[in-house]
Amino acid sequence: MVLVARRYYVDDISKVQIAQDLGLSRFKVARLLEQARSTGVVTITIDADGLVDAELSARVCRHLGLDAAVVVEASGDENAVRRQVGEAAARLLGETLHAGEVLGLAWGRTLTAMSAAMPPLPRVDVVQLTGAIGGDVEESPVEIIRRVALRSGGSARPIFAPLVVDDPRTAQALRRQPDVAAALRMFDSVTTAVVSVGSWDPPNSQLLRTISEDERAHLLQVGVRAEVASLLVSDEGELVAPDFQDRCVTIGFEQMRAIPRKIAAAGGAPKARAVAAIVRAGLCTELVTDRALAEALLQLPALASTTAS
Amino acid sequence: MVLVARRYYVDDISKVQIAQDLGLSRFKVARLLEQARSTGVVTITIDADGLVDAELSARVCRHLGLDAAVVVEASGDENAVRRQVGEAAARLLGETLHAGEVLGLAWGRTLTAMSAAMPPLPRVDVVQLTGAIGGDVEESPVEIIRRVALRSGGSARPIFAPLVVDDPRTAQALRRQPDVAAALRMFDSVTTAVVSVGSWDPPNSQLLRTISEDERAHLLQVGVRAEVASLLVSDEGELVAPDFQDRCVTIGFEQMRAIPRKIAAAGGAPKARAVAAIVRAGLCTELVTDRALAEALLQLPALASTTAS
DNA sequence: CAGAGGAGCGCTCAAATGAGCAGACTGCAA
DNA sequence: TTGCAGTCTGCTCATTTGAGCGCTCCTCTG
Repeated sequence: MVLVARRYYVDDISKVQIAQDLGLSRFKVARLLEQARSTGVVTITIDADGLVDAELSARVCRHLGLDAAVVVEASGDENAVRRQVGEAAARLLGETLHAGEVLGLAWGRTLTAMSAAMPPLPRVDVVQLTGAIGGDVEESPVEIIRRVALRSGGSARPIFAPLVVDDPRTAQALRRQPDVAAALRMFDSVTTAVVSVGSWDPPNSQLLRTISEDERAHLLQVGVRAEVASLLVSDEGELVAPDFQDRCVTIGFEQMRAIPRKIAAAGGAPKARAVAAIVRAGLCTELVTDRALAEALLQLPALASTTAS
Repeated sequence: MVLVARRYYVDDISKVQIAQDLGLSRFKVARLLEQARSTGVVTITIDADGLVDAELSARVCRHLGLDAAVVVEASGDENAVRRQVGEAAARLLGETLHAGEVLGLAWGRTLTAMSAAMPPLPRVDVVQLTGAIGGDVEESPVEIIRRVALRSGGSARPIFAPLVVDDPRTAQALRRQPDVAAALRMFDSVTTAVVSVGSWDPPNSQLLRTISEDERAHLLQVGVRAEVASLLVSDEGELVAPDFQDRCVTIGFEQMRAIPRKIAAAGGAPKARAVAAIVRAGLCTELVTDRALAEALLQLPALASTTAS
């Protein structure tokens, strides 16, 4: 039975042929195969993960008024979803990036996944869009930059400074550091940025871990819905809490808006409002996401006239 | 593509039908399915584990001159093999045991696996063939007895005494304990025994852990190859180190030989010589094993004239 | 702009396959 | 032994499927 199953399903030999080879009737072979499937000896699994749903992608793209959208299937826990979305973003970069571009990268677990799955890229320079955060070296923004630059063969411009500091003066001093300043100067020439999206309500942002309970409550009250490269944005798509920005080593709001191509990578339905907010804010022109988030987005009011395009 | 794959492989709908339903040509459907298989969206796995190889079983049976043999496929690590062999032994008992029999059980990780997979049995009484051993309660002989008796609805006769003690007197005293003595008296009426096989060379026996380095070396020198229910047997199939038996609370050699049906459950090629030894010793009339051990056994000289039967 | 090259599509025809059926065999009881 | 029920086997016939071919459309290049 196993032999027959192997020949039929693995070697793709016809039942007639197998029957001849083994001296059985083709009916016997057919029945053995039926039995093999019904007893679980042969299992057929359909795994859609990582596949792009072109139709859904197009709908999300229209709904949010984006330049492009990629919606992939992803099942499993948060980590599995992040990995799928990250891989899709990596593929997207590999297919669309041109040599000579300047690639700006933020940070986040989705982008870590992306950097891990990055295919060889055309020669581009890579610059870190924010200061560093988080304890784990493997997940730091610097590591993301490093890995992507490795794949592209271009230069890597990391920022060895914390993302958030306690007071504006320290931040300003950091920005004047030669290495940091060099990175900041590159921001105006960034042609493509990839960012992940932090949601503040519901709370799902790595940034939240570095902020005190009091400040968090305050910021929420001011209307922070989403965060991209530590830029805090309200539902209306406006930058809120500019004083918080002053304490960050990061790209500026208008500077970010000016980047021609801004790819957001995010998965999971809870981030829907956050994604809508950053699109409205003009901080995202393309989206890489999973089915769950895509469908949640379609439930929200459209951000562009659906008649367009 | 996923939709098509699901309909075809899961719902067993013909390509023609799918094509009609979705408004595609049947060729398009066929190509989508090809693509689905080549891209890994559809995976077909063949898992032979647990299946009986009747032909190999018959050969082993003849080769060793047994009454019966069951050879199952088993892949994976030692634990997976033990589980498969244990399940096969459990199935065998379920199919062949008659109501009113007395079932004697030894101990071992394979038998623990067997007890865990035991199907409902005809009403039989279960008796422990050896004293208890090992620290883990879940793996103790008493637990094996308990679970099997639970499945059969008959009585369980455990032996609450250590398998090996330091001197013959203690062993003798233990054997006189009323509860222990009651179990020992049942040995003569055991109709079916199930044992696992310990190998001493190569060393692979749980019993070895309870024995001092010195004693182990001594016993190996005397020619111990295998162990069944703490009966030590040489390659020639003879009981060795009878003084060791005196220190054990266990069934006797001749008593064991007298049991009409003795099923050994063991897996893994390294135990081949041990199994051959206990068959030669007349301590095993049926064998449940995996392909690896079966094939290793066939490499050894035959124990019965192959012309017989 | 013309033409080469390649990918995708659907057709024909022959081969492969499944459904249903009738005969053969086995086990069991009378 | 006979008869019965259940299972297994291989048949016929209609349907499904795959191989190979030519067509069309698209893209790239000179």
